[in-house]
Amino acid sequence: MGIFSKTCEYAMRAVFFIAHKTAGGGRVGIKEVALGIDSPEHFLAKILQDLSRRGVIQSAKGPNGGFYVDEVILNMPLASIVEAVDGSDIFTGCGLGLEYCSEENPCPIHHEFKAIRNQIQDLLKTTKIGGFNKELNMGIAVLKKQKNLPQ
Amino acid sequence: MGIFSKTCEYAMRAVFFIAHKTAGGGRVGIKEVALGIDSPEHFLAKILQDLSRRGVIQSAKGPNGGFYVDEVILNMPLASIVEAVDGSDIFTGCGLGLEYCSEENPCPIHHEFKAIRNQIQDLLKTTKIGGFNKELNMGIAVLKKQKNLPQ
DNA sequence: CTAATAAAAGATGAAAAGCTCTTTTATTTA
DNA sequence: TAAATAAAAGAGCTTTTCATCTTTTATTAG
Repeated sequence: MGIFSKTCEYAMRAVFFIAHKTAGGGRVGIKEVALGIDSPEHFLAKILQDLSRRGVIQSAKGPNGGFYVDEVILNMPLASIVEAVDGSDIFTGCGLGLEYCSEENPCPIHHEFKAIRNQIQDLLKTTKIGGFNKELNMGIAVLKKQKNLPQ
Repeated sequence: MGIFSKTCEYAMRAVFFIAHKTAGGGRVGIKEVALGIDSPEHFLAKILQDLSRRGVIQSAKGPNGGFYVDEVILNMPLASIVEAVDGSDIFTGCGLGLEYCSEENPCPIHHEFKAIRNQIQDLLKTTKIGGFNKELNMGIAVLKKQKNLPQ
């Protein structure tokens, strides 16, 4: 796996997709999201239910229902998604997995690793969920596994 | 989990420990390594067997046997351990898990994420396996989960 | 108020990661 | 050459992650 869990990767791509589709109003259904980010529908449904419970996206049942975001969510940082799915270990954890690694009690790569952690934190906290809508509209950013998949 | 798999965290700590103990000659047994880095012995044995097969550490059977490293290994980069255990995804993978993410076909966080990946790569390629022996000897760096565990 | 819609919830299953225990093989030294 | 030592290999178990399918609940439009 990469830096984030697969579940978290799906979550980020889905939230970007939902933000992109519903920033101007409306809702988008799970089928369309799954198709739009090229992910397994039922698995993604579970992830989105969880994100909805945690307030990272919004949802409505019934006809015309679906997932959507409001202005508040558009301005939330990417970190909200990552924390909801993977927890905050990525912001605070030791590179060698030592629970008690700290400034006073550092692991060998503590200081170098802290710099990396901080950079990740910076990316996740300063980037807003709604920050990619322009690129996505213009088609110069992509959310699917492969380029030029149908739909 | 963190940036690296748990297996990889054990591997790095174990190799640091072995490097520290055997840089001046001699071998160190699996029991001592497991105790020294506070890890499950039998599981660590599997990891070290694999690292040995891949040339990241050396081993000898029988009395006075154990794991050890030579000068060549002491000068190998941390990246050798990470690649042997987790593969090279961490150096090249997309932040959102997209297989075809690239400069021409970027995911939304492609450029920011590339900077992070490069910093990780820089840490892992410029840091040498034997680079922590002084700190470890002086006791100002630590490899155990908790401070002040016996042995 | 009923039928259709769409998310929520529940139950279950497959695969990978993490971990343990036992047996075998190689080496050494006495 | 026999006994002791220590890694290597094999088999199997547990937990977590990833994934699917089915049923239920809420909402809305007609």
